[in-house]
Amino acid sequence: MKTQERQLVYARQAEIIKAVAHPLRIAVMDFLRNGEQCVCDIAKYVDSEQSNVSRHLSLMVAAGVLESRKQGLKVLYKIKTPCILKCFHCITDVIRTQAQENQQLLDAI
Amino acid sequence: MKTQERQLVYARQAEIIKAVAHPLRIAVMDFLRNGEQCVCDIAKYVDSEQSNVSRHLSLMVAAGVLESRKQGLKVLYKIKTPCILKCFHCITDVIRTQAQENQQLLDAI
DNA sequence: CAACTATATGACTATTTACTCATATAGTAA
DNA sequence: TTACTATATGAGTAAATAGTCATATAGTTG
Repeated sequence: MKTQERQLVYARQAEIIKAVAHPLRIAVMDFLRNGEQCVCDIAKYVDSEQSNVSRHLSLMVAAGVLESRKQGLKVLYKIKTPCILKCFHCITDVIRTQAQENQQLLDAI
Repeated sequence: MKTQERQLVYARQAEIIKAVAHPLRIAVMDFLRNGEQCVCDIAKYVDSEQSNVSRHLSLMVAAGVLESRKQGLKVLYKIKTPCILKCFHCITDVIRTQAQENQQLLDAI
């Protein structure tokens, strides 16, 4: 792969990663793990203002991470490409590994 | 898991994800995939100013994604928890899936 | 020692992000 | 029709982020 091509890939990867690089948006991903939900229920789960949640959701749709459909008054959001969920397993692995290192350090004192 | 515990996890996950949610930092991770490198070589690879690269590297160390050691004049950086690299496979999967959908759309026109 | 190299950081600016409040819009129901 | 519900969005603010340039610091080499 050439330098320019690589940079294109890095940019697109960053777009997607940025779309989930926020506690509230991670909470959304976690909540949508089991299927689509409306904004009001998402807002309850993440415990934030409806307008704020709506903006975060729009951002995630723009990045291609979520998709939405209208059903009556409600708008239902769901994860567009569920393989992204594996990413969170990896991150959890990182946290677990680091926690274990910390534990070893603690034990050593 | 309780609400409060969940939010702690989301916050820590976000810290780590944010640390790689930037094209330059993704380039760094890609470059360090095969082992530790000094700042000057990283800067060449990512094609950015030394001072800027240094700041990005510090940020990644602070988030626990990289670690560094000094060797003579140079400071060598490496990936602290290589399991984070799997995350990029997942993201690439997402991009590939989305590209295939686009292709199907194109073909249908 | 002086000159040099590699890295980090202070100070600054520009941009982006997150959030809030108020309001607009679209659909529902009486 | 009016009242209501769910969502999106304009306008504004505060804070965080990314970048630059100049300079400080630490180690190396002659």
